[in-house]
Amino acid sequence: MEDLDAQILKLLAADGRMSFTDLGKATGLSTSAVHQRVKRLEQRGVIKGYGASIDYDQVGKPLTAFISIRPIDPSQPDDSPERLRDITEIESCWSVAGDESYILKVRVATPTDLEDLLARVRAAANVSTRTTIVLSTPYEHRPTS
Amino acid sequence: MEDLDAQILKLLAADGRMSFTDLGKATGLSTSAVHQRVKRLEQRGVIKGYGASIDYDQVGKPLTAFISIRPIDPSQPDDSPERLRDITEIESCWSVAGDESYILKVRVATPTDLEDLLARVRAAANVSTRTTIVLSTPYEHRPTS
DNA sequence: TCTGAAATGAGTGAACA
DNA sequence: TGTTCACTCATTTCAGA
Repeated sequence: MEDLDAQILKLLAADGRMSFTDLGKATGLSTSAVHQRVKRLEQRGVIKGYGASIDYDQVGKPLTAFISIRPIDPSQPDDSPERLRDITEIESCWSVAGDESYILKVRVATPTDLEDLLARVRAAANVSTRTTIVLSTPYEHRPTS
Repeated sequence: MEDLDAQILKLLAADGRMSFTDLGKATGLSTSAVHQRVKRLEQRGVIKGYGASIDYDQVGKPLTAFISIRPIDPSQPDDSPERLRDITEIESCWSVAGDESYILKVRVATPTDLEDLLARVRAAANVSTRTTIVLSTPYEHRPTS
């Protein structure tokens, strides 16, 4: 990882739609040079993708929660992420060390929807759940230098 | 929230660099029409921004963790998010219901860096911490339909 | 790996339905 | 809100250093 690539990554993490022209101005490179570097970073998978961050309060999904799950039968192989992949309310899934095996981040419209979602998670992965409701999000997705 | 706006948001959440031309083809609108809608969604704050998602394993920050914090002195007003804002290793901060008051998502290079970070978090916000290490990330940042 | 030039394609704004 | 058109600017490729 070079210094120039690190600069480009930070700029793109902060503004994923920044143009190659502007990236060039910010880094002192020509448009073509940044273009080549960005394409290479994409091919190597250093840049995994681009996204828009949405205000879910404004689109009818104001309720965010973390669901920690733990297998009911620890003797079985744990393929929870695959079993849960089709549940579209799950935005992220992290495998973690500690009392629980995975943490899910989910987004729903209402408490009733959350109750329904929990039932589907338990049934699909044969797990017990512990849910933490998000009250507000002071900040999120900050570029970690 | 209209159907067309919802489509656009989903497409942009999945690919934040998709061109207005392609968005138009996908939604059946003209380039200008999507352009107008996207600008309006940005102005209203429905689209909060755009970002690149980085593979931090490849840029020397392979260690991700969740830190749950709780005030040591509950009689004091809790402005932890402001006190912690300048710690750049913190990628996200959620206010939550439950035993703890906030959950932080952090990214560092090594366990020693995590130890150091925990000390800084405790000192800056006068909190106790509970840390959960992320072992792997099966998926993350999925567009929640 | 970079630059600069040239071609293609996208972003942007105005006039209008 | 939508479309089309005309203009500007960005993206992409390539030759050369």
